[in-house]
Amino acid sequence: MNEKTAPTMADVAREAGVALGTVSKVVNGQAVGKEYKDKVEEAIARLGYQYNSSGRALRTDKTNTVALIIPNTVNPYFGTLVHHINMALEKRDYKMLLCFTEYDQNREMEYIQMVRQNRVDGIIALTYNPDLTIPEGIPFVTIDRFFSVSVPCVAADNFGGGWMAAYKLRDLGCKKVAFLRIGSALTNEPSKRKEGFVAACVEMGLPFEVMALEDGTPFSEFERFLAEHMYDGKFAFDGLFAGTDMLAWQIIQVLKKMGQRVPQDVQVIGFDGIRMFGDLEYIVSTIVQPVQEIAEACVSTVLSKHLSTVPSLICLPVSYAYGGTTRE
Amino acid sequence: MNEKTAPTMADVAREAGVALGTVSKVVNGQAVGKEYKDKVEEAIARLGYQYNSSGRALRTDKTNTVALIIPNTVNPYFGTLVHHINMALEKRDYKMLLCFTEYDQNREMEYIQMVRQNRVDGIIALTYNPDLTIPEGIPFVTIDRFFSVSVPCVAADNFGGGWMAAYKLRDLGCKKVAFLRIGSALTNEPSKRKEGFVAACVEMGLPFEVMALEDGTPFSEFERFLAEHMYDGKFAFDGLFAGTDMLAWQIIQVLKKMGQRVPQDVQVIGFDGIRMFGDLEYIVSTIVQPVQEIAEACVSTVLSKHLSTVPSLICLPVSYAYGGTTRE
DNA sequence: TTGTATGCGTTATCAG
DNA sequence: CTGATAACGCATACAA
Repeated sequence: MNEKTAPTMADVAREAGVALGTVSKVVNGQAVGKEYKDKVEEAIARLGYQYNSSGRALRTDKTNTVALIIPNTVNPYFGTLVHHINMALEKRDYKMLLCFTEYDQNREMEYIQMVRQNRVDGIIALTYNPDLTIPEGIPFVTIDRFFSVSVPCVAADNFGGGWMAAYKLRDLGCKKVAFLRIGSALTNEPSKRKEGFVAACVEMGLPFEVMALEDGTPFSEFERFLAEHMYDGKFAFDGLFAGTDMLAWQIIQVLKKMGQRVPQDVQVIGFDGIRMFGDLEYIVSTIVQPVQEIAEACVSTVLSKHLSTVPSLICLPVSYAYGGTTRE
Repeated sequence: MNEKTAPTMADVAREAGVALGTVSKVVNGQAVGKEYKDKVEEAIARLGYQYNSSGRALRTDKTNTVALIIPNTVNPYFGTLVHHINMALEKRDYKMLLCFTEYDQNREMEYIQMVRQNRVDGIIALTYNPDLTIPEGIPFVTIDRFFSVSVPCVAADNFGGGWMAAYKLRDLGCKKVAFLRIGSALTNEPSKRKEGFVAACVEMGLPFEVMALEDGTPFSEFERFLAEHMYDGKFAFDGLFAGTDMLAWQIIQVLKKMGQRVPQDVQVIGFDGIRMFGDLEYIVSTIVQPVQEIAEACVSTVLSKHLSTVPSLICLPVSYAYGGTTRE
């Protein structure tokens, strides 16, 4: 009869000689007479039955899907984040609906449509769009970006990380340091990296400078900044803290071109904890984000039954890792 | 009445004062009287209606979803692949169901269940599992892995890439070269990299050796191989071709530890085309895979109406890119 | 052309 | 504890 269409509960019921409702109960693990249960399970095995998630979703108004809105998966930090979030979701029998913004606000708008069409049970977003409209009635969690007290934000301890970087550089012998950053102007969580760094420098009485560029500023501005701080072939700083590992990496390329040795002449610490190929050495000395914990926190928060009782900021501890661009 | 539940077509129909079927037609872009169409679109806007994809899927038996089975998204090559595949799917209004195998065969089995539950319209798989059971009746496309003539395989021109690497090394002055590889024993597409390399070496009369390790062999085997080919501080090869960029990178670390300078003493070419942070410099000189074209080919193939008329092997051209580990 | 009615696969209610 | 039946939101065949 049904050659190409997958078997349904009705097929199973017929095959097992029981009622449709009984099959449903067995599938959903509800109490059912042992004899019936056996018959049903046998029929399921015989037919190779798999429940239809569309039917279930339609009926229960629950898709077991969470949308993840993130710039891309090309940047290795995002790649690992996506990976751990998907694993955390899968553990709970949830699926992930991946939405790449590519830093494009129009794309973000389209996605909130798509997300509503798919009736996702929750949204996890890592976005820099200052005026993203959050769809009502869907549990929403952000990463590294504070919206309001009603929207939980999961983030690494950025302030503590900046602090840690400053102390680390001092402990490693640096006498004059600088913080370099490129990023959106709005005060999001990552901007606390600077604040922590500055606070620690002030506390230690360590001379420092700050070079913060707006998003979109060409990288050559950094080159100019670095070049301007060269005096007779000697660089004004012996320690740098970059807002991200990527920036640290780029800065180091410039420093080398300028004849500076890393870490002998100038030590550099980044932020994120990127490893080569995801699991080899750290590409630079860095403050590493607890990606797996962040992923786990996002998922458990967005799926928590009572989102209102959840803290509005979940701050996870960071750690320092040696990556060849500091002494040690 | 309906406070928290999303508006349905019936709501729109009532609001617009038309019949349910008319709304459906408007939503699906079918011909409808202009007057009606306007009324419906107005009502849709007023209510903020978005179609329910579960309902549609249930009715049409089409989920507009394609499963992507891939080891992870932590390795940057996989990360870019996932990215481009999702973009190619999105362009066609398809969603992606991401399945990370983590190189675990049990996980793969679970996924084929999940994939059937979700009634995906197609599957794209990058897997090394030799006896993966392909679910019947679902369009299936593999990447870099030949199953049978009935399963289309999309791959870079691995043979040509190996060939190209050999010629490149010769042109750059190498006198004795070697191919290094670690990977699954089964003859998949990537193993053609060796064949192309060997064929070119033979053709050119260029002395060469091959060091191919089975999956799971500890990396230290390579170190041993390299160490064994050191004669009085001089390395036996002046050119190496590694099966992947990752292996090339690891090999280079070892070479440096052994006091060899790259590229002055020994030049190294990898395979894949990994860039730092996805879009900066290539991390090694490499044969780059056309990732975007591969993604596009996978998607258009898996969604093609007549899968039977599709070629069973789609081979995409590679190119050479300088990445600092060769002269030039 | 527009409206109506049916069924997709599932869960839940309710009567046996 | 089981079995029949309605309803979820949508697309479509068919009737008007």
